[in-house]
Amino acid sequence: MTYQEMPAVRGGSALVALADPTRRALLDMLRGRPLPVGELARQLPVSRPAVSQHLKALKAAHLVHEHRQGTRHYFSLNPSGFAELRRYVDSMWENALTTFAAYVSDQQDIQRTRRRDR
Amino acid sequence: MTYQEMPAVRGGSALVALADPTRRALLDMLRGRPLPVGELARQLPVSRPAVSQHLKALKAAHLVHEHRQGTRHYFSLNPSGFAELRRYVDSMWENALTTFAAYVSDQQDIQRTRRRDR
DNA sequence: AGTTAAGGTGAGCTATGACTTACCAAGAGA
DNA sequence: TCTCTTGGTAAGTCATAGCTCACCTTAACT
Repeated sequence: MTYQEMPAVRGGSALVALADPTRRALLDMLRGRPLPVGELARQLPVSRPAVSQHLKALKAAHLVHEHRQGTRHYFSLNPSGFAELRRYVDSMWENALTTFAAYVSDQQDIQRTRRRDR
Repeated sequence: MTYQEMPAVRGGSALVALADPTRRALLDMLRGRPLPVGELARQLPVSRPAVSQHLKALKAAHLVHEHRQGTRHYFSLNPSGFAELRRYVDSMWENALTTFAAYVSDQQDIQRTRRRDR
């Protein structure tokens, strides 16, 4: 890697985390309320350890938050990871819009020139 | 996979695409203006075919847009992929905020109860 | 037509990431 | 204290994503 990653998304760990469908499913289950590991695992086609490992990744990416209550480990959505992602996606989106607009007006210039030359 | 992926992000291909650091670097290079494949490859530590393959993935995810001019293939940011991502991230972020708020007020209830019982 | 520039595709290699099984730790309750 | 529940960790397996090299196509220029 000779290029240093742009400011982008602090290491991109959130994006890496979101690339996995099982992890996205976990996040979707947590939309409503905090849920313990076992309950999450029960609704997924993978083993509990797998879920545990996924939650670890999501936590490292600041996408979920853990609070324990006895032996139960509850996980809930963590706004901070999503807030950061929002900033990244928004800025890319804005850049996309402006370069797209520039492209469109360039095309219009080309069309005009062609009509004139015909 | 017994669980069907939630509405989420139409197959999640954009998220998968964004998980790779080289692809994120490509997108960052395209923030300013459309660029041809060779120019992109020259600034990256990977071969031109690798860049070609990455661009293919980005295009499939509607994150870039291709327009050819002679033998040159120009790539530019495509707003549509980012717009879709924005919707997904925004909705997750909102859910995160509300469940977080609920969690905080629950904790306050618990604190109050403890104080009362002491 | 021959040649050069630009870029996509296919085959094969390798590293890594998602899974499983087996095991260990720690609260809760008898 | 014994045991049942809940969950994290380690080790090993397997599939796949990202890379390179070699090759083919197409447009531009002589």
